[in-house]
Formats: sequence, C-alpha cells, structure tokens
Amino acid sequence: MALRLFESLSRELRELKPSQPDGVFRFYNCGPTVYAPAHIGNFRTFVVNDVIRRLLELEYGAAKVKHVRNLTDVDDRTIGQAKKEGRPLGEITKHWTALFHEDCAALNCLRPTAEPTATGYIKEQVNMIEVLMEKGHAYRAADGSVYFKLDSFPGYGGLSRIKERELKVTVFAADADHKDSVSDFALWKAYKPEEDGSVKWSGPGGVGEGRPGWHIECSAMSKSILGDTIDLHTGGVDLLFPHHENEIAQSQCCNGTTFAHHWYHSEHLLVNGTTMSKSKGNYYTLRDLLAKGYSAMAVRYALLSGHPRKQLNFTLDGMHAAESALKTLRSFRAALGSQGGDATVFDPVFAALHDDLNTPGALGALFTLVNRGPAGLDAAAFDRVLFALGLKLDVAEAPKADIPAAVAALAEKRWAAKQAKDFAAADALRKEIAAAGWTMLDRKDGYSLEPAKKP
RNA sequence: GGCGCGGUAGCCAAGUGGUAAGGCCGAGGUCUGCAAAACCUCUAUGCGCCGGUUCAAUUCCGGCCCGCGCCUCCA
Repeated sequence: MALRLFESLSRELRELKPSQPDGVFRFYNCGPTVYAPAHIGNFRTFVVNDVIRRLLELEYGAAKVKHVRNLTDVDDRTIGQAKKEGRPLGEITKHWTALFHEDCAALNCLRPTAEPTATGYIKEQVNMIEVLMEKGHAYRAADGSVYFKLDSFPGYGGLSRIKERELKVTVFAADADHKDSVSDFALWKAYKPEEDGSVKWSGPGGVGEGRPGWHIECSAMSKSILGDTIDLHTGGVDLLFPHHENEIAQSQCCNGTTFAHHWYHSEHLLVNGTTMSKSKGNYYTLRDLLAKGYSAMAVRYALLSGHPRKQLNFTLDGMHAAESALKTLRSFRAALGSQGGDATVFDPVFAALHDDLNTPGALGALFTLVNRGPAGLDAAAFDRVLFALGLKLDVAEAPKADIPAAVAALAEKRWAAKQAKDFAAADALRKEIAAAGWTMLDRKDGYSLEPAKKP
C-alpha cells in the first residue's frame, strides 16, 4: 500500500519511495535546538515524523530506512543561554539533549538512525561554505562573516513562494550591516568575543574564526550522512521559510543536484488559539502534563488526534479525551489476547494513514472496529496498527507518585471499615482521601490508590 | 499589504456531489454496599453566512463574515 504524503514544493500528494538503487529510504527531519525544554508543540512534529518513520519501516523494512534527526547545539539561542547562565555551551546543550531524549523515549518515538550535532559537523559545514565561495554563491563580508548570495540562485523562493510575496521591507532593512543584499543569509558568522565567549572554530579558507550560521548545518549533516540527494526532508511549517528555503539554496548550489525529492511540513500546535512558542512562554512541556497526572502516551495520542497538516488546538479536555480513549484501547487489547483472525479488517486504518497521514481518520477507523467487538479480530494485526501509531498500551498509565503515609493510613482504615460493613464510616473516609487529592479504587481482594487528576 | 490554512454536534475531530466516521462529555441500563472499572444503548434533518451550478451540495463555483499561521527567533 503506497504511502502518499503532501509535498510542499509541488503542493500535491506524492508517493514516498526510495529514489536510489540501493532501496534505502533517506529521511532527514530537522530536530530541536537544545537550549531549553522542548514543548509539546515541538513534539507534535517529532511524533508525526515518528509515525512517518514507522510507516516507512512497515513498507520497506527497518533496515532500509535511514532516519536522521539533528540536534542544533550551536546558534544564537544556545550561545545566549550559555552566556546567561555563565556556563560552557557544551554543558547547556548536553543537559537539554538528555532531557529531550527522555521525553522522546516517554513518547515512544523511535531513535533516529543517526542524530548528528551541529558542533560535530563543523568541518563538513566549512567545506560546503568553501565550495559555495569557490562557485561564486557566497562571499566574505567586511566583518569576516560569509553570506550566501541569493542572486546567484535563480530557484530561490520556490518552496515558500517568496517571490510572489510583497515583503515587509522595513522589518529587516536595519539588519543590512555587511551584506551585499538584505536578503542574503549568513553561512558563517564572524567571531565576536563579547557575544560568543569561547565558542569559535577556524573558518573557511581566507575567512577568520567564527561559527556556522544556522541553515548550513542541516545541509552539511544531510549531505554527510545521507548523500547529496535525499528522499524526504521534514520539519514544522515554521521552518519552511527561511530555513528550508535556504537549505535548498545551499545544498543545490554546492552539490549541483536536487536536494530533496519530497518536502513535508507539519502544522503548529496551538494553545488558547495561538501558537505555542518558547518566546511567548505559553507552552506546555511533557513534564508539565505528567505533573498533572496525565500519561505520556495520552500526550502522544492527543498530538495525533488532529490532522498533521492542520493546526491543532491543545487543551486539557483533549488530554482527558486521549486518556479515556487509550483506556478503551487498552481493555480492548486485553480482550484480544493472542487470538488469530482476520487481519484485513484493519486495512481502513492503514488506508487512512497512507492517505497523507490522516491520523484522526485512522483513529476513527480503529474505533469503528473496536466498537464491533473483538470477535474474529487478529491480535497481531491490531498490534501492527498500534506500532504504526506508536501507541504503547502496556506502559503504566501515569507515574505512580509516592503515597503519603497519612493517605495510606486513611485507606487502611477505610478498607477495614468496609470489611466490617460499616459503610457510613467507609464513605466518610473515601471523602477524606479525595480531599487529600487521592482516589481509592476498590477491587474484590484489595484496593489501590491513585493521585486524583488535577485541573 | 502579500502568501497560506481553517470554520462540521456541549468540546475535539474525519469525511463525501446522493443525504453526516470516531473520541470526550452527557443520559439510560447491566454489574456493584458506595465510588471506580468493564460492557450495552441513546445523543447533528445538520456541516460559518448569502447567492449560483446541479435531478441532488456540507461536499463544486462566486461573494461575504470570523479565526489562525507565515512574511528572516521559532517544531
């Protein structure tokens, strides 16, 4: 079943398939900048990309999918954060990288097959800049920075249709500094001691010390690991311009060939009807939601509950809905056991996923099956669906917080009262436990305590 | 100003030229000392508004209203 995905350059649905004879699918996904916690808006993109990865693996086999997701560990923001905290850059980026990995694992995202860092590929970036300079696509400015010469690439703007736009020139006219043209973007930023501290590398030939500009890293890492031409390049819509536009310019001018056959962009996650972003400070992190008693799997589910190419407004109601839906899937999966059966009934679920990654449609199709009951359904096929969506049902629903001794004591008393059939006392104790923020769940042979959901 | 996306039940959200998937919430029921869980049943004559095309439009076309994003920090 072919996987069709919207393609941002041609603006049409196109089939995803390896373009090279080795049958390897080359997939580059722009990763996070590690200077602060990634918020769930960031994770929407990574979760969506994880589903793409999973579908590709099901289609071509895990060994045939090369999935690269970079870490931006040197740029204005990472350097700024290091300076603000008075700590070495590497310490900051290491810290946030570790937390990013934790969150990815909690959200059940497969590890990329390679996860290069910008600082690990300085030489490759410098090499590309040198080639661009030799070919006349880049120039050294008076201050020692190197800029890409936009005029030299006639194809510029194809992705973002920048040429069709009337630019608000006033915004960046002041930023012209040393550039030939205001639209030229930096490939190499000259070292500025007061801003960069100890962060510097030796630059391209004939250029002084400094650090790479933001855009060149992805071009260089993609080229080094996947080659000059890749099959799929993805990221959030906000990267479409200028980041991806610039990547195309750099890579194609340097390599003289098509950079990516397929571009795909996932839409923003909104909160209260507006974009979730670090600069606005209006974001949730995974940690925030775990602290409220929600499970990471429910976060993943919530992120998949809207079409990836449509803005999705994130709400706690949505989290609640996700948690409940997962509960249904969990108990359904348990009812399935290891029975064999009809696997083809799940075709509509995959059909939805293969049709431009329609995750809400797939979830709808899944529940349509669930509502018919487990009779005759193939458990392994059900698990394949869950694998594709990356939903793990066997994980603990919520982190088991430590139960305060006082609450535990109340629970013991209530259980005793119940055994003694003193139901009035038992009910009163249930209320006390609830007031303490806990919910007591009775079973035939005992009970358990769970933290009550916080609003 | 330019470019783009969207407006479907209380909330979220698919979808189709032929009469509205699914999730949540809610209601009723089975079960249960209570609560929870589990399971069953019900819940949009309607798809922003106004026109047009059509045998038939939520689905196509035009206009309008509203919301959001992007236009060099951004997943």
